[in-house]
Amino acid sequence: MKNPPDSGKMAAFAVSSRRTLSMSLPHALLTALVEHPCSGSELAERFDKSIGYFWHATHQQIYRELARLEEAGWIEALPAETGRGRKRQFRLLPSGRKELRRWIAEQQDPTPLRDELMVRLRAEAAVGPTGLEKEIARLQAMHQAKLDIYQRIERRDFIGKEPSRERRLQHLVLKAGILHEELSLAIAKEALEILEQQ
Amino acid sequence: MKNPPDSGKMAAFAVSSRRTLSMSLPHALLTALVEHPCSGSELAERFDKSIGYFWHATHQQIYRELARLEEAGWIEALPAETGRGRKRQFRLLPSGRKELRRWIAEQQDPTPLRDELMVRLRAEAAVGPTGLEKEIARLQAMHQAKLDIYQRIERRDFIGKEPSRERRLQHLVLKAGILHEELSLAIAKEALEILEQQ
DNA sequence: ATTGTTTATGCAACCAGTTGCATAAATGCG
DNA sequence: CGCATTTATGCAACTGGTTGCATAAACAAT
Repeated sequence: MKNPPDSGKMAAFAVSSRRTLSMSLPHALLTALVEHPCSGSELAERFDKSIGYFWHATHQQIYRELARLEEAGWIEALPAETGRGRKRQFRLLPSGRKELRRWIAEQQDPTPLRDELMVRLRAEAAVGPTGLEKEIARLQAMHQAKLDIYQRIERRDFIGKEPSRERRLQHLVLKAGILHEELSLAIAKEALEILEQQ
Repeated sequence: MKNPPDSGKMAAFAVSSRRTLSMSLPHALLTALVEHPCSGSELAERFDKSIGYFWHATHQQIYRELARLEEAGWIEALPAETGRGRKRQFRLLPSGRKELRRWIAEQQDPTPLRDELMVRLRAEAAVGPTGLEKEIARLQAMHQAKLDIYQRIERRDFIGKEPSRERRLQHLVLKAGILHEELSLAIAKEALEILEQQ
């Protein structure tokens, strides 16, 4: 060990220990807070709806990250309206909005895919058969359920509405979710055809 | 804190501290070792080719995991052929093969998606424009390059070959990779259309 | 042969994300 | 009222994955 651990790197952000390069969760939270102030639990809920199509987060991650965003001066807590178990609302500060704009066009390679089913299919090809069909049918049902939800949201929020730039972008993100689920369903269907034909 | 940390849980696997529930990397490695013995560096290479369409791993992860698999008695090191920097080959043991078969049909929910670009698009919708187009064009080129590689592999290994059960499953996994890249390209294309139309 | 590069292995430290649990306020019920 | 349940917040510990660096053997060039 020649250098002290992690030398360099955090000089610019000594206090908050913010990492320089992209990391989605904080920015996903900032995005959610653009529209209106929100508490941790409300954010957790919204994450299961809109941004959550493509970025999952548990309530633990959200609370921890909110604390960091507050420390960094990007959001602030509103005077505690005493709701369920002392609920704290947070609102986006101008510096947070600025940080979000900076981050958006930053360079960042796509996250490599992680699909366990594909690993299982290759393993099944090598040492099967093992009865993988039942599990695939279960996954198929889950994807179908998600697809149904997305399509209901699409009909409710996007079909027949005036297509502003903002709405078109939001719709695109939802369509990406829909197409992804449809792709998963198609793969599952073909996998079942191969496996059941023994 | 009522209990000592992590009580229970590892009773069944005291020595190896193996977790009970699914986790792809070890099984992806076992799958790769089914075909023939391999050293860490060879596995790292193969991961960038076949299984790697859907499960990425750095050489560090691979070496650490090989050590665990050896400790668990699922693989063994062959007598060190002294090649480049004392290369160690590993081969799958019968217990490893058994473990792999056990794991394949295990129940496991799909990994939630993580696509940073979708977060960026929603942020762009809220606080844009920010000049995201250039970055999307860069991603588009990366997806196209990957697609080209996959299609070359498809022509070389699958087109016009006799379709055994094993080959059909392997082909399906490759097709999933191809369709995924095509989907990413289509999304990027539509995003550019929206953004460039200001 | 010495020196620099490439291939192979690996340690140590770090960070993101997960899990299990704790606490506390509000609500609903008998 | 008292007691269980639900909603909201949060700590602590763990684990998978990443990063930076170290070491060592083989190879290449001069």
